[in-house]
Amino acid sequence: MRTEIPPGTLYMLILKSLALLGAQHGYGIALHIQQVTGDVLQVEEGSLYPALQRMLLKGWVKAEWRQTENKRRARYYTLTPAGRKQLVAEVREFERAMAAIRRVIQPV
Amino acid sequence: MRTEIPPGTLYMLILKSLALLGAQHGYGIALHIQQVTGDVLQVEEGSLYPALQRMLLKGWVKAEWRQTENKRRARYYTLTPAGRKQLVAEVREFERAMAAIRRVIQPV
DNA sequence: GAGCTAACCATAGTAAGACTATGGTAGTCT
DNA sequence: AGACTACCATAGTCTTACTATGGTTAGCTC
Repeated sequence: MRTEIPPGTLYMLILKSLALLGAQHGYGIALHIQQVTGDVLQVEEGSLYPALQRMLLKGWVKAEWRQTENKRRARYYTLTPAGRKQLVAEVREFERAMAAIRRVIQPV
Repeated sequence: MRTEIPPGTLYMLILKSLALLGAQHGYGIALHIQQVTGDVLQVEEGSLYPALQRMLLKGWVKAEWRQTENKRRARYYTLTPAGRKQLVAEVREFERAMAAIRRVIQPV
């Protein structure tokens, strides 16, 4: 049983994946998220590629067409400095929000 | 500096508030969330009331017009059994998703 | 070489949800 | 009278994650 990506967290997941993996193509990012979470989170292609486009526009990543090891053409994404800053900000905001939510739902 | 309600968590916050407070009106729910989180989370009225309407339709809560202590008219919401089940399910799904996300963003 | 699968990319269209903006009623206090 | 607080509600906007769809190409099997 898998879980949909919680709205508002996709950018953070992608940014963190790129921070870890370095230059990586969309498919690789999706695989990484799926594997790390043990198939709990699965990013659909229809979510991922539009998100990457938006991130390009925002200047958080840059892209470059290259060959994969399998000789396929793929678009490799890399974090920009703005993307790194965004990642830090998103994680901080996320932790802050989660701590607050926990204060509400913690009382059994 | 306040944080917007993370999308997808509002139902859970409302359900939990009602579980704690018993019958309560919208304004009281909003106040409770704001106070418990130390003003980190603030539910806007334009989010809260539509959410309550949807929850009525889903059968998670029932509503009743009553007088407040201040002699104002207010709509008091109460959890239904379906609402209690929904709360449990939402909390479980939330924890599951958060654990997965943490697995992605944890690696420093 | 035909057909299949996996590895890749992309867009259009839909639905959901949280917001801003707006507007209303009715007590209480000055 | 006016202002403020306590309450409710809706319309409209924006963002985002999804489904559905469609495409290309490498490598494998038959």
